[in-house]
Amino acid sequence: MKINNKISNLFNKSTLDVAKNLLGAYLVRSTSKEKIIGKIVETEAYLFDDAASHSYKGLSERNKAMFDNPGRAYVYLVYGMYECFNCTTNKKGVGEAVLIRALEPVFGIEKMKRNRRCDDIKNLCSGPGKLTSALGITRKDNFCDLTSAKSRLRIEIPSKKEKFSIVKAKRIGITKGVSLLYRFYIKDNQFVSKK
DNA sequence: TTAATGATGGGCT
DNA sequence: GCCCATCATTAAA
Repeated sequence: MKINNKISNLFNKSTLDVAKNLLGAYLVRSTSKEKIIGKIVETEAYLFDDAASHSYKGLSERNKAMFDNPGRAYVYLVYGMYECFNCTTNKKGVGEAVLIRALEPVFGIEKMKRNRRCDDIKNLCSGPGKLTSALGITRKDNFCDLTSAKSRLRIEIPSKKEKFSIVKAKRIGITKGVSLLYRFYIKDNQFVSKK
């Protein structure tokens, strides 16, 4: 797998474009001991003027990573038990991000199974709280630079481009902005959280 | 098969 | 005190 040297240009675009362009990219967790990789198959966009977005009411202690440079991690705790992983987008100060909702397990699958205490490969990363558990992503990864090859958590673009259709749909688990089609997933991929 | 529910804690009013 | 960008378990059908 080759790193695209234009990775830094992946995130400084409109958030809806980034949400689509992240499909097919690889999320890589690497430490000295282990490497875990998943292919991004489902995303959701959260915009600054979007009532469902954490940034809607402006900067706060929790959401300040959303206002940082594009290409950073924004990780938060939801429902008291699960971490959600986002990539920051657009420009510094705007306050937008893309939630990663599902991965297709690619590498380190045995480690994912232990982390999740689950044997069913289709259940390992098919949800935002599941994939962070599978990869060991926590709020300690907040602000992590996803564009650096040295980071413990990063995004990589495969050198050969994969062909797939993108489905546009309503977001899941929100009570505001429910009609917006800000969720994207790879058509017919069996690892998305929900059709 | 789908639907309802409990777990659990931080953010915000 | 209420509201969550969720998930596993249990119950119902």
